Amino acid sequence: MNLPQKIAGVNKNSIPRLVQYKYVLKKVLASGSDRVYSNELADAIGITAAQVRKDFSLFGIMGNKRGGYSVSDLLGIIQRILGSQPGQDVIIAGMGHLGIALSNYKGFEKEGICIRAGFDIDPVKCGVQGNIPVYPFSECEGYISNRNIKVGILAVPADAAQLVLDVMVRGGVEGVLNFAPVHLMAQRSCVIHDVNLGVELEFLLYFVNALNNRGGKA
Amino acid sequence: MNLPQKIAGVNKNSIPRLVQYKYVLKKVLASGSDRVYSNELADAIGITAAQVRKDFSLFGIMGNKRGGYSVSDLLGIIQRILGSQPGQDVIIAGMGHLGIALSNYKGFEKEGICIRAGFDIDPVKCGVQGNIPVYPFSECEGYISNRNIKVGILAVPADAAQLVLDVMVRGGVEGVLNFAPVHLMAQRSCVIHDVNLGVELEFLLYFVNALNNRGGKA
DNA sequence: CCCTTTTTGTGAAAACTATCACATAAAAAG
DNA sequence: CTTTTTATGTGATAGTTTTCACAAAAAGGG
Repeated sequence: MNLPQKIAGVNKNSIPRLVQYKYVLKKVLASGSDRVYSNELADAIGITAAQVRKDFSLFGIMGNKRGGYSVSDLLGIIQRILGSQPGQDVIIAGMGHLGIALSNYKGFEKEGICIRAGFDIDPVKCGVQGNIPVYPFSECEGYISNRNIKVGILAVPADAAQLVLDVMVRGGVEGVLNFAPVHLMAQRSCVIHDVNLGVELEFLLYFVNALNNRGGKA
Repeated sequence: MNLPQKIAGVNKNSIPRLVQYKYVLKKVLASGSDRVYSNELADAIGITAAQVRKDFSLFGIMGNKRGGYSVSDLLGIIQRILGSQPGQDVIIAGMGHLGIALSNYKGFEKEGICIRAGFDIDPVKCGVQGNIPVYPFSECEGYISNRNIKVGILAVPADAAQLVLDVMVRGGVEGVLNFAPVHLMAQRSCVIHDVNLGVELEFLLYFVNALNNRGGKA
């Protein structure tokens, strides 16, 4: 399974925006204010105010006419929609630089996400890398099933990715964030979300080249 | 400027797909075959054959009825559309683990992309990290203008990102791949493409939680 | 209490994207 | 040479997402 196409009529593009609203709301709350307007949220993430309100409308979120939104209320609602709960455990397969970078990422714990462990076939990488314990990959499946881990991150080379996915899925993982530049197939039901950094860079290059060499025409 | 909305009627979603077709075509070519069908490309990246043909139709790419496409021809055309040329120089600001991971990324040089140098304020990170020379950040602007660098990668903490972007833009950069989880504003014309790894993980978590706790209903 | 200002909430319209379905061409088979 | 098979190319259709525009509610001033 790749991403499910449809969760009960929800605009899929609005989900990443909700996550971004959440980030902004936390900043605003930390700054002491408990009031926010759609245009402030819009500016903070680079979209229009109408889009913000439409997103909220879609999820039945209501503010006060002329009074904007209560930051703390809004935050609570959005977190409930996103299913953000403390203690969402995640593991990483592949403790190269990308794996380590993800394990160090400061933002996760604030969101209740906890990177529990890493796994690698290379014994040199095992032990402790930065913040998390790293175990031999052979222990991955057992770790997942024993601790009931639901989400894994795939930061292994492309040629190992399918194999590692299979192990994770056998362990019982239900979702995978895949950084390997290959299309994967899960044996059992497992949501796979691909992030291909090469594609992201080449996507950018296309626009830079297009605006340059072709004056925005082709 | 954020991403330009429109480059002459092109479906923006088709661009990352073109990049993926390119990757697949290179693999096919390496495997010795010079013929490929829309359904093969589709399967390789997890979409439908109709989508592949529609993308091609959009860019005026034509194959042979019943004969599929010549892999080498197709590759040439797609590379021309994407503006892939040898010698596209890129620099990285911020040589933490993410920066190093990107500088090590094997895929880039095959696509004619060359990560030339890294920059960091931390003297400890300067010198040589993996494959590339790393210079003090103070030299960043000069390096960009002297070598006519057009694209930069931002792998610095959120609170430094806007400052670093300003320096890059002053140097003459025209496109930036931004990994910092903040919305940036370029002083002058510069395409910014954001990749927020936290958002990507939380996006996945939403679907896992939604399918689990709410049985795909909410 | 009424008028003005401001900001929300949302149908309707517009824009964009993906899917369908089938005519068309080419190859292969008989 | 005719028929059958197979895969492309694309107009039409369906679906999704964003933008528009404006009524309605709340707040404040006089």
